[in-house]
Amino acid sequence: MRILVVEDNADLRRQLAEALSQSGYAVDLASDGEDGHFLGDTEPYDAVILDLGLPKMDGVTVLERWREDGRDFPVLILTARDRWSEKVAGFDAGADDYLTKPFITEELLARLRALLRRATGHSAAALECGELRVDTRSARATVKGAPIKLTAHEYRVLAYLIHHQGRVVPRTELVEHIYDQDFDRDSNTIEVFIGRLRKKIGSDRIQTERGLGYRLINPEGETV
Amino acid sequence: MRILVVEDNADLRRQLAEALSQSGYAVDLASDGEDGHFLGDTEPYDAVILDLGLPKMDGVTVLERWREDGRDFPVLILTARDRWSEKVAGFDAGADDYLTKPFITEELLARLRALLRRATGHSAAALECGELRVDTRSARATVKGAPIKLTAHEYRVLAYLIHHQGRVVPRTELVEHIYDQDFDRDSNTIEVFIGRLRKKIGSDRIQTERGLGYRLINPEGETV
DNA sequence: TGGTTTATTCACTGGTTGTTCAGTGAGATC
DNA sequence: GATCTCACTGAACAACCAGTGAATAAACCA
Repeated sequence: MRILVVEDNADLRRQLAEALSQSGYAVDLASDGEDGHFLGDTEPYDAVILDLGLPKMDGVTVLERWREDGRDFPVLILTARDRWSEKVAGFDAGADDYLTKPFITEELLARLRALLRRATGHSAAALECGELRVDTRSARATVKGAPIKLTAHEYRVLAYLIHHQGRVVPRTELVEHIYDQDFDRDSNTIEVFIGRLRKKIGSDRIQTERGLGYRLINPEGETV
Repeated sequence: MRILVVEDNADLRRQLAEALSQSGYAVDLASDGEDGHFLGDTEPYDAVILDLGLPKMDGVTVLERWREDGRDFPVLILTARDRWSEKVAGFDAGADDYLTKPFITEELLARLRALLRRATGHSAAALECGELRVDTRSARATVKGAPIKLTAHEYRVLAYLIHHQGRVVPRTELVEHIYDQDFDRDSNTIEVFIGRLRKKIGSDRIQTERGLGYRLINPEGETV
């Protein structure tokens, strides 16, 4: 975890650097707004601790510019002032947390942990199998980057298969996961969906294991 | 956005409920730890405001149990006590923010906005999707800079969608996050709102994924 | 209170999708 | 190689789902 500290007070800066590196973070330091802004724009930080009263460029301005540039690391604002309207302005400029000086180092570390924990909890859930890709967030599938149009049930079948790619998935298992409960056992809807899927994603991707079920494979290259 | 407030003081509870619903949130209330824990475990909240000193079950315990159960909504802890060691304990139990009473409502709302946008993976205060812009602070929306007039519920639908832009949002999810408890499930109000929103922001922005839900997209240029 | 805005319900339409069915093809078994 | 079973396919049908306008109910404001 790499942290940027932008703080003009030399004592406080040193104190923060020490506390943070003792806690196992990699720390970069900046002493004015311009330096801080430049570092934040060019280096990949996991979080930033930002003072508001800074030489050369104000903290809120620094923050706003970062957000405009699409920098999305969590920012903890640090300030001597306690007026709530300023806090509100800081938050709405894109800050994630706020701490007023003087503060206890333990609390700063605790807030930082909370920020980092929250920020890392976001991973796009895209499943891949060779050229085939299923994004479960947006419920979309692509083959070689080209989006393919799937109906709701087709998507569910494909999503389940790609979750269990390489494995033989019995038809009954497929049925159980796609329909809520009581579903007419002897019906061939699944076969129809498989057929339609094969037309859309390429017929060599879904193998039939006669008497067992279906398997999604990666035609060229080994599947996991 | 649906918020749970767990607070034993009736006055404060009422005050919070009012401030939150005026800001466009759906609000559920609990007055003790057990009730609060149960609600948080069963309903899909976007954030929770949690008092620490609660009857029947302590706030920290409630929070710990939620986290054990895998509930990951952001939690803002509220407490009369100001001792930092308790704050640290709260954070390490899984809190995302902390506010000591007495507090200014404005600050609470600002912190809540920061939590919500971070929880959905955004860093900037104003949420954008192409030419569409939603300012969660003032609860207003603009298209190409021109303000559009939205009713309270239209705004809620749009705000939820833009928080989750690019993703398919099932209608049931929309319902659960826009209304508080007890709402008639099988009604087509959501469809009506979607229809009205489309008229106001342009019909190509909200896609229907038949059988799955709705998705807010950026017509030109791809969203994540 | 009365009038206006907003939310919800209802009924109806058109289109999409899920399902069924029957015929055909391919594998397996002996 | 004959037979039986299982899987695939195309077409047809039925069910479902979403969109719409208008009517009613509820909430809000003056």
